[in-house]
Amino acid sequence: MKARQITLADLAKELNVSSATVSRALKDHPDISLETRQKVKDLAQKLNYRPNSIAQGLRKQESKILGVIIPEIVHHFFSSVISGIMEAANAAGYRVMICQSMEMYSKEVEDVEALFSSRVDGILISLANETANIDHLRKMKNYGLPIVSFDKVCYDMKDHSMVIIDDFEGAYNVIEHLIDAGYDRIAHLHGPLNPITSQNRLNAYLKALKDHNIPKNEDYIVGCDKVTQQEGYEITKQLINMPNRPNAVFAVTDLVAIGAMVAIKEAGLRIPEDIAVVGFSDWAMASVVEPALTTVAQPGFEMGKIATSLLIDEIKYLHSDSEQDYNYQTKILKTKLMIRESTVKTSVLAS
Amino acid sequence: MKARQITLADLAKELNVSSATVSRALKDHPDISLETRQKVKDLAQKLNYRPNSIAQGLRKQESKILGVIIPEIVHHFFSSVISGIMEAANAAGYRVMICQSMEMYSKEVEDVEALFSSRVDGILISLANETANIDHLRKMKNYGLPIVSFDKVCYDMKDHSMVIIDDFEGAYNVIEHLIDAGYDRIAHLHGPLNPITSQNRLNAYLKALKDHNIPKNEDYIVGCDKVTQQEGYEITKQLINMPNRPNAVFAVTDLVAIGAMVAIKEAGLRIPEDIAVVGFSDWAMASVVEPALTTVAQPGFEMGKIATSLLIDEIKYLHSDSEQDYNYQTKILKTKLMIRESTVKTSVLAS
DNA sequence: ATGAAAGCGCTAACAC
DNA sequence: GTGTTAGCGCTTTCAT
Repeated sequence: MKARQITLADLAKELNVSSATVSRALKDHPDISLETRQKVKDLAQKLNYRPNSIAQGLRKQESKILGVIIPEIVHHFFSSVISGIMEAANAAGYRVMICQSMEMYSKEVEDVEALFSSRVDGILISLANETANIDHLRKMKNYGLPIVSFDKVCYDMKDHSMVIIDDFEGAYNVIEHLIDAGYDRIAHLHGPLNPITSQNRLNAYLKALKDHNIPKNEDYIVGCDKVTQQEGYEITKQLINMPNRPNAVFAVTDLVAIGAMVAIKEAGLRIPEDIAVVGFSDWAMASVVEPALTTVAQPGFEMGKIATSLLIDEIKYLHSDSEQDYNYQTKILKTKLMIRESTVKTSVLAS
Repeated sequence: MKARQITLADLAKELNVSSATVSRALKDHPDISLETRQKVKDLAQKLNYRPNSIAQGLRKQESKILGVIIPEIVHHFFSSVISGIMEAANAAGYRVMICQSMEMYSKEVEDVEALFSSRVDGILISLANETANIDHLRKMKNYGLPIVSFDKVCYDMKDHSMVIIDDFEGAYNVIEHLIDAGYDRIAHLHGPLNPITSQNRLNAYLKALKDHNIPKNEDYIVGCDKVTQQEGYEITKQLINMPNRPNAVFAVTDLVAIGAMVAIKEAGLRIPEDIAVVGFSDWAMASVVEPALTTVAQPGFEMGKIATSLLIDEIKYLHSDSEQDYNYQTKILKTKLMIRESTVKTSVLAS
């Protein structure tokens, strides 16, 4: 009972013209008479003709599909990035094929291969935490497949564009904000140092202290392996029991910060009067906890849009057999310090 | 400097066999001698051959791509669903192409057309709130494209499978839980009634009250149009000022519930001693607010997996020219009541 | 056990 | 202004 899909040939037969004519008419090719163009378009409309983009892809050697690989889609930041990617891609006539690496190197390799098999026109990737070796991506580049990385980027891949967030500046601003607010014993709960993001936040922390002549206290610097709320809770509990306990805690991410808040409140201390708390990421929950959490907002949506436009630029360049070398770019996006109650002693917030 | 993609013909030439032989060898076709098979596979491996799935798609008339349309990807529930979809799809050898309708009917129509143009093998869709008419989907079904809807489903589309959440039961359990806990003046902040989900929650609320002989109080039933935290806050503020104010608030979603909590605390009332609060959805923030919010968890990941396997079943059926009619199914998934501090007066929670 | 050839739907170079 | 033809990379029927 179901209709077969309509092809150019169907339209051609019906109108007694060649399928070449139909193809050109639908594209408003000036060679075709206005009358024919109209007849073709009318029939196409009537029969609900939709070009088979698989056939177009095979013929034109471009699929108009962008491949995306992210560590984990159920994540506010990454889903925002994807949203930005889709907006930019659709606006430029591309569709998006998404893969989750689940932070696993092996899955990432599989995904890259699958996307290549699907002959996507380019790949947008944020590396899995596990990924140390990027030969799988180099191989794709050798086959002429453009790659743009974002967030967890491929630092050691030459000849590719990337988009990152200025974690250093974001973290530096946090520490300056705390110092300005009068906090001088600032602890930092940092993340695993292989994703360079955590490393940058830690470096900024150290630099900001130094710039303000605050001596660093090794006891105040604690690593989180799992980056969970529970870990933030436990570490903070220990920090509180130190003889010279910190009066501020800067956590590598909001979830850890929330764990810290629980520990502080449980100990009968006040936030921010006794101890201030700052997170990183600005998840939805940050504005909802009590007190509302000061944190660093990362422009995920913008990151997705920018990465996509870099990729599409590169694709256009590849199709343009231009003589000059392509100008790969690295874009660094600014974060935004979201000052909320967890670091501001008076209850009056600037609006 | 970049390598051209390797084709079957390349392998064939190199080995002095036909591309038909290569194609069969790679698929372990028994006709081909073991020796040839091995030679072919070795070379394919060596040259890093990857089948061009666009060409395969054109030839076999199936793309091995599933299209997904959701209202909004930056959303815990929907991103969980997508995660489930990807897992099930990849396990069955399918890739996933995702579109966001942004809750707009016009975008949804565009997306459906684009997915059809991409010749996806099937569509998974959760309707936009705006969507009242589903002719765009019926058209696709007429072209033989299978469609499975989930969450915001197409109730009035015959001959299609769908996966929904038992909102009625989920909400009913909430009210029973509140009544058991001794609350008898229960307010309900419901959502817009066109997505049937809100309607079901409201109906369950009314039914549960009736079943427990609690008279309904129209003043306790208030609609949220925007379903925001702000709206929850404002409505609750008014509820609190009523002469006979409610002692429990059941909000249509966690965000609204959190708005309610803010209003209650601001009024100097205690949660749950003076007023209990319940949400719906179990977003990450629900367990992080204070007190932790009792809410209803929806199995998003599972929903994605189930919808996908229904779709793949249907695709298989279509390819199997079976005689009997396809058995369309409607799956109803159970929710889970997450009892937390916002409804339990003693601080001792069952673990 | 392998090859030749047709064709999926579309586009573009070339012909008239 | 329109038609003819070849071919993108692959699968598959039919030959041998």
